[in-house]
Amino acid sequence: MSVTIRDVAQFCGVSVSTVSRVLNGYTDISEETANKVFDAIKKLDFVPSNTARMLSKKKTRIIGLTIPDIKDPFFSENAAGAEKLLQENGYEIFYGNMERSGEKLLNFLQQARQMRFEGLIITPDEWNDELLDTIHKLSIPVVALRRRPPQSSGVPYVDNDHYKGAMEMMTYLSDLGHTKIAHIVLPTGIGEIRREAYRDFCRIRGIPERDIRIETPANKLDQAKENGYEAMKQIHKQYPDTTAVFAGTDQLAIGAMVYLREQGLSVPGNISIAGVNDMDYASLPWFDLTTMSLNRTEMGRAAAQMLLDMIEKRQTHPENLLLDSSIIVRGSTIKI
Amino acid sequence: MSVTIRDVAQFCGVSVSTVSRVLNGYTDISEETANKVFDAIKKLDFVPSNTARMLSKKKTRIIGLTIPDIKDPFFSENAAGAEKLLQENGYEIFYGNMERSGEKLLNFLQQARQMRFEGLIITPDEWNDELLDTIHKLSIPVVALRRRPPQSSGVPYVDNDHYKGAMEMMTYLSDLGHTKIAHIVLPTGIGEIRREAYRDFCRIRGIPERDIRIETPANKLDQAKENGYEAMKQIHKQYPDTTAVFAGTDQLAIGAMVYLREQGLSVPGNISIAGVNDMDYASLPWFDLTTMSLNRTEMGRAAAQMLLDMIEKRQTHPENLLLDSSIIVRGSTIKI
DNA sequence: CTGAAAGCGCTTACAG
DNA sequence: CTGAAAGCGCTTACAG
Repeated sequence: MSVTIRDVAQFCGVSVSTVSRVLNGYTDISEETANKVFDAIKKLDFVPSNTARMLSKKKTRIIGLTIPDIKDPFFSENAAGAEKLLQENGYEIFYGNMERSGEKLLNFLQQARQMRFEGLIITPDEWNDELLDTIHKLSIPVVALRRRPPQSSGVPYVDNDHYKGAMEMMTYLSDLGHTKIAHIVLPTGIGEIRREAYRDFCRIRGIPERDIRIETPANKLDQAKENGYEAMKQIHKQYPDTTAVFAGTDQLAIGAMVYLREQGLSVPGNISIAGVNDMDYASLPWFDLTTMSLNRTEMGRAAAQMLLDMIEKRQTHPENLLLDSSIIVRGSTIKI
Repeated sequence: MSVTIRDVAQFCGVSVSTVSRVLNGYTDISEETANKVFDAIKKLDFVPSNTARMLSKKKTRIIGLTIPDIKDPFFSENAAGAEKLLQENGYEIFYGNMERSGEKLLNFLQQARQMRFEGLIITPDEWNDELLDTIHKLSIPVVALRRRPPQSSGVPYVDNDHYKGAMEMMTYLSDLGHTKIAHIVLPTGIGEIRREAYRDFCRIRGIPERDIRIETPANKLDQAKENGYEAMKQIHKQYPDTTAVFAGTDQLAIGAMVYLREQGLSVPGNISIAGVNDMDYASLPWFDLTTMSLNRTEMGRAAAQMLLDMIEKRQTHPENLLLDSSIIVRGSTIKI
């Protein structure tokens, strides 16, 4: 069907090895031969088969990158950061859409073996034994991104320092003079870390703890909106003197705002609200939401760098990385 | 390094061909042998190399799918629809992030050749000769998704029927009693189609044409917001008696709302606004935006189906497909 | 500077 | 029901 290296060789009367050498940029080749070969490649419109090359080189230069949920608005930034660095280093990325399913992840890992990926960046929602087992069997470098595997697993990770970030946000609110600060918990592992920071902060400062957790997993805006709404309602009922709310995400914050709007309460007039994520709509004048930026592109890049170190420098146990976030102050929070 | 089919064969004392046969589910194999082989596979933890298999089969079962912009919130739905159908049919998807760059697309097509993809679903922002040329050289089935290639190219496409959709929206607004309807043009090919429908509608009904086009390409909310804002300002200045605005997208509609809010004008009290896309935030009570749903998952699926027909049924010239959209009526539009 | 040969890990007619 | 052999399209020591 398509043109092979043998066709090129025959066309210019040299051996297949010679063509292969010019293809791979070897320098010990007479200019004349090289030019003949290049011409032939052009004329025959020859494109070498990666499949064949992979097989003989026993290298695929493919990295698998897991997408937790293809609708996740953050994965894109992570991916962009990772992709850039990886491509600069000659690797291609094979994306796998997990749709929040552990089974799909297992399938992807299986695929990674079949396709002989050389490394993996994954973002699993849960770390069970089967997953960890499969990862070990893979025997290729794996880095966790935005998730923290159990210490014992030996899988290194890159994540934001959610604890520190939450502490900073609480400090910011507290510095504004707020002492009755409620917290809407994001019902995920990350959310739990933020809640811990929240609680620690309250204890240290001796201010009351008012954290509300609504159970539904809430990734999409409409679900999170409901959760934020319900949480805000509870806060309003149970702790009517609350002056500030630290919501686990912008989505939850917006949900809370929906409730307050319904009640005729103003933000920040009656209550200050802060979120996390810096969603694109957070800056709209209706919300003007104080929030945190998570530097996701940088995270993706850092994960890719870690993986490259593991692959190329054979560094088997790189240190986990926790990146800083930064507060973005807008109008939804004011001094009390 | 890793265990090969030869190891498995030796382990159970049969030939490589036999192992290969059980691997491929041939039935003319004694149960005993088959079981021996399966056991060995388990014990040795053997996973066949896809690379080798691809090479000998001369089939990769890989479909390339282009992501126009990894931050594009729609691609995800398209992709989800395509991925599902393709995987059901035994194909894997290789995603390529184009970042709105024509050069990257060309690179991806090159990669597609090297990797011997068997089909391609692409969403290019522009159809130039170089692109079309490259596509033809590829000599594998290609389907355009959400973009319409020139007739002469012979590349079939799947898209929404933007013309019809815009007509329906205009009809809806008109049926509400509006006769002074402005249009904010989305500055892309799709936007031009909507504008055409808008103009045709105005002419047919004999109502004035008031379309405003702001040049900046506006994919992200913050850019589109600016554009919508500016366009609304112009509309307000030039056509102060306008009672309804049909914005080319929800993002533009929100931008328009920002302007109106600034001017102390109410939606829909002073002016009705409709968008297109049904973004997740369109339903928030601050906007409560009437809009159109574009059935993107279905589109992705349809594109995949078309591609499968081309690959497997050797149908070289499938008919282009235009899918319907549906209006979602909310509170931002009212009778006049 | 170049070629012949073996090999990468599979699949698949071809025999038996 | 099973094996030996050739082939997929490259790469890479090994000679010369």
